[in-house]
Amino acid sequence: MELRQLRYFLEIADQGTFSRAAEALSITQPALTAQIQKLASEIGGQLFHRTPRGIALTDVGEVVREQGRRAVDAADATLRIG
Amino acid sequence: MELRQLRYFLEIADQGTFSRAAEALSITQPALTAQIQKLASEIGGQLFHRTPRGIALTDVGEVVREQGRRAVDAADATLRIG
DNA sequence: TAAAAATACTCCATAGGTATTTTAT
DNA sequence: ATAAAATACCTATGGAGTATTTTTA
Repeated sequence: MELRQLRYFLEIADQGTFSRAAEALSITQPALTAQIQKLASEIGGQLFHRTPRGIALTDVGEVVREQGRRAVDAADATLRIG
Repeated sequence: MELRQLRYFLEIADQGTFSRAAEALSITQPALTAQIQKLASEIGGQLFHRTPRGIALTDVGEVVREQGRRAVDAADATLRIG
């Protein structure tokens, strides 16, 4: 697992669609899909389920959102040390 | 900044030398040096200084060790959700 | 049925390896 | 003097792009 994947995941959770998150992150939707598939595979559970107008978080996804936010915040705090 | 770099940094801090950390991480010493140089560059300060038998943490390095540990622990907790 | 995600590739940036030089006491 | 880190260069893995197909209510 890498911070990039957690940052991407959190953006999708915020935006509600992969397409909008990809735009906000300045990457393409397939590149974003690939990273999230790796993340879901490492965690060992689906993070989203598809809806006709985007995605919704699974129960696992909701917990990953909370805990992943802690990891990203701690990393950002580390960056601010220097 | 990526978790890989924080994990590498923490291993060096534990082992006391790049060489031993590289062995523990199953990568080469130059590959490890390269990642730590990127991390130090992003944080904007030196993390170690050289000694005749390895390295020692700078003051910045000590703080990065504490805060970086929090980020890695939070990431590991995220992995355990699934 | 239409907007959004998933696939199937291709490319290139960068993580990692090998060989060697430099450093610090 | 010597063990360990830094540098220089090369290789290869995987992150990201383009084009297209599939999915879901």
